Amino acid sequence: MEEAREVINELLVEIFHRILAIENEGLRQQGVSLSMSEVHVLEAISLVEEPSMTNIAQKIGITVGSLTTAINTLYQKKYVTRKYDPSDRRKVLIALEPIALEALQKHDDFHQRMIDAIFEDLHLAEDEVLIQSLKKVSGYFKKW
Amino acid sequence: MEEAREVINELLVEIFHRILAIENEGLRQQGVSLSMSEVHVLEAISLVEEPSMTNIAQKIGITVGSLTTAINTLYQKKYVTRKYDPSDRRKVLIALEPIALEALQKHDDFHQRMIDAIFEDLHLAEDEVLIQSLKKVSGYFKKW
DNA sequence: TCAAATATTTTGAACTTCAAACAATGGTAT
DNA sequence: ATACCATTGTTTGAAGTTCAAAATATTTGA
Repeated sequence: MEEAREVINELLVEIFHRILAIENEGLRQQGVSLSMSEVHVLEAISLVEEPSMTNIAQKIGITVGSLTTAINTLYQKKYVTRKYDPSDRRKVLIALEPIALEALQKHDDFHQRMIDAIFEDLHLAEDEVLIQSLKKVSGYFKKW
Repeated sequence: MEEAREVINELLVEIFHRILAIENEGLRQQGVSLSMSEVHVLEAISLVEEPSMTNIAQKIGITVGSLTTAINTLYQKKYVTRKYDPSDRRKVLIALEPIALEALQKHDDFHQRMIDAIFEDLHLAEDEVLIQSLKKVSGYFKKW
């Protein structure tokens, strides 16, 4: 049990930082001139049901004010457009431009390759215990 | 196999951000007036064999210039001291003050409690497959 | 209608980081 | 020794991220 704790702690502390760096690197290599946080915003826009500022900000976990500045630069870079919700004109709905979809696709591909590499290189077992445990941990943090 | 990939991808994408937020929150609650990045610097100092600027920066993955500014504020806050290596006066060796050790202890305690909660709440098995797999993934990213 | 609630933007500040320029010390080759 | 290059750190200027608080616009409900 002690060992399992140590390993998980290590994952939490060190590996996550490493992964962020890897992701940033991956973006640069693919000629995507966006930061990880910007990609994160685009990702949230594509995932959220109704892409209003509040919904997107909540999905990411930042304030709406912070999101506004992020969207401002993404708008300048032509990655997103704004329009007002006709049924509630207080709301601003964000839409992804084609170039944004391309960037997301590239990012997804990178992720896929990274995960493929992990599985191939490590010969990870298709083990029920592993999968179930990871699902538990994942679900746990989602609801924290 | 497909499911395992999805779960790992999810861990990488979403949970990571959540954990960072949780850690920041944990610090505030314990009355530690340091940011996560500052704690990260202190952690690196305590872990690295020879706490020179270059070694610490490398451990964290930032430039030495960035580390200098971080150390400047930690020095002002009395968390660290600087001294020159007598055998190579180009080197600056950083030492932790008692208050820094306290802060690290609090942070470790928080981590421990978080991990305890995970194990208790999720009834994670002390399973060899899980532990070995996590160790593999952890080691894999360390060397990426 | 008018006040309260909701949605977003603006502004000012703090923090993190980098790259490039600069300074000092150490090592090496002639 | 001297000259030069490499190593180690610091400073500086700029960019990016984030927040809180104030301001603006719209909707809703009494």
